[in-house]
Amino acid sequence: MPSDKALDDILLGPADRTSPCAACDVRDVSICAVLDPDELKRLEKIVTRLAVQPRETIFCEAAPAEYLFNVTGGAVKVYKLLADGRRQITGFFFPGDFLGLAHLNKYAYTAEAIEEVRLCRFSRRKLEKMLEQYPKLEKHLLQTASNELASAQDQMLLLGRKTARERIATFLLALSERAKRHGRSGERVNLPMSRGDIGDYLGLTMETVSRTFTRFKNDGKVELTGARHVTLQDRQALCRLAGLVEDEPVSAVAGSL
Amino acid sequence: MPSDKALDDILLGPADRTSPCAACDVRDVSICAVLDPDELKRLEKIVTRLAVQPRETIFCEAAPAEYLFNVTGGAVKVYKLLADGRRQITGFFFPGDFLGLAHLNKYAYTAEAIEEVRLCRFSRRKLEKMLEQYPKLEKHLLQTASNELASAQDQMLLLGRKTARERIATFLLALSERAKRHGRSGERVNLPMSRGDIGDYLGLTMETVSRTFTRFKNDGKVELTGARHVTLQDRQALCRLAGLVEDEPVSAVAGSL
DNA sequence: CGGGACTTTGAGCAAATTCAACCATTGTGG
DNA sequence: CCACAATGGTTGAATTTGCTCAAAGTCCCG
Repeated sequence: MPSDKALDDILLGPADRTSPCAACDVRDVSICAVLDPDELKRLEKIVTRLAVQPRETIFCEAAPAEYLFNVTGGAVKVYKLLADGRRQITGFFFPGDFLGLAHLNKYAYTAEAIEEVRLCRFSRRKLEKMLEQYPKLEKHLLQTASNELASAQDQMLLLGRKTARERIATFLLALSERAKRHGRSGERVNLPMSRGDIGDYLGLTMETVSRTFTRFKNDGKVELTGARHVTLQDRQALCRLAGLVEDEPVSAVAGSL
Repeated sequence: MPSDKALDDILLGPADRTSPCAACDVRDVSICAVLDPDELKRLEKIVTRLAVQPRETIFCEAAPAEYLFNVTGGAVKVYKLLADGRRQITGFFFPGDFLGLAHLNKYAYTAEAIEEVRLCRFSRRKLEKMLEQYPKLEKHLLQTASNELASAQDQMLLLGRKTARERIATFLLALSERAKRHGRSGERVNLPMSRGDIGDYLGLTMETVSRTFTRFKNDGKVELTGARHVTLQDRQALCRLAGLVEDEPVSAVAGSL
């Protein structure tokens, strides 16, 4: 959803302009999907739309978790750090994803914009009040948490037991699945994040990521058209490597990836 | 809570016997803690108590998630497998832990008893009905999921970025914290699981686990009294290795570990 | 164009794995 | 009650995968 007032005037009729959420382009994949128009209006009252520039942090690990976010544009990485700077990216968040699930009122990780990011921001306190009146919302939150948990467990299997090639294959297929779910091709996959980010997500170094990409290219499994763009050429081989019987699962719904 | 009727007669007065949950020794750390006596009575009506022998599976990954469980005795390991048998244990569950969170109505992992395990089993269908009437319960379920998520993210950092020694140190401290929370010493730590299980949990081989234990012993960090029992001797050194500033966190509440 | 950030490639290295043998503990049957 | 088989744990040597350090190459963008 563009937060730009002028843009709203161009894109929306006057009726819709009173309800920007109703016209949000990620509405049907986001948490708002479960709300009816009346409820949506209440939600709008407590929402702030904002933009974050690349490399800016959205919130920091261990800070009081005052806000929750809905990503409406751009890509976000979330990570945890060790004292000496080693970093583990625990997820990437894209439009439609819900961000900011906390533990004991502290953020469990730092969130940082990769590209220019657009967000809907909710006060946790106010949202919690709404939760009491709309159990649907609470149920959906539980759903979101359970999705995130499922992908976290897949990721543990990847980090603990898969080889570098298996990790990269799994990663590319997950991105491809996500692109498909959002109506994009599924063969052409965009990589908004750097090689270093991919490494920190998969528990590898950027060098290993790079080498594995070139190896896949030489094997005819993928085509690399610029560093931030991959075309899957032998999906079946990638599935076999990733440990998927056939195409489907990877991480069925959003959450992280 | 013993499910044995005769044992109940011995241990409990007639008033308590009508409400075994009220006398459950993990009641105050488990999901039941949020229920008042009346609600507890309703819960009891839909609960089945059962015992599972070591190495028996409680449920299987990808099977329809018909039941939820509360562990009341013994230790459970939950894991995911790759086609060639590589295994990642995603968590250990102990008395008081809630087991069986599912994704898309399928279990996300296989659960297997390590020792003899005692469980309270709920039908998911019936519990969901109760959920609608007791929002407290739903809130607590969300809490449980969020705890599990937080430890899953800690585990990703461990699996992706920590060395073998750091992993083992983190593991021992987490077990120690749990023992403390349950009123046990915190220095003497019990290891109901095998070296292989520890390896599959930490993304290592059993040989590396074993070598690291002996190295810790030689360094005076721990004492090994029998394979399934460790005494922490230099907690500060272990904390430093684990990447903890001081003693506390690791994984603040249950969920897994 | 030129400069900076990111990516790729190469060579040597190291942590953890693999494979194999040995040891300890436990429980069972002779 | 002891011998011995079975299971799980430890130790060693060789190997390997992925890492580190270093240099060269690319791609944006102003």
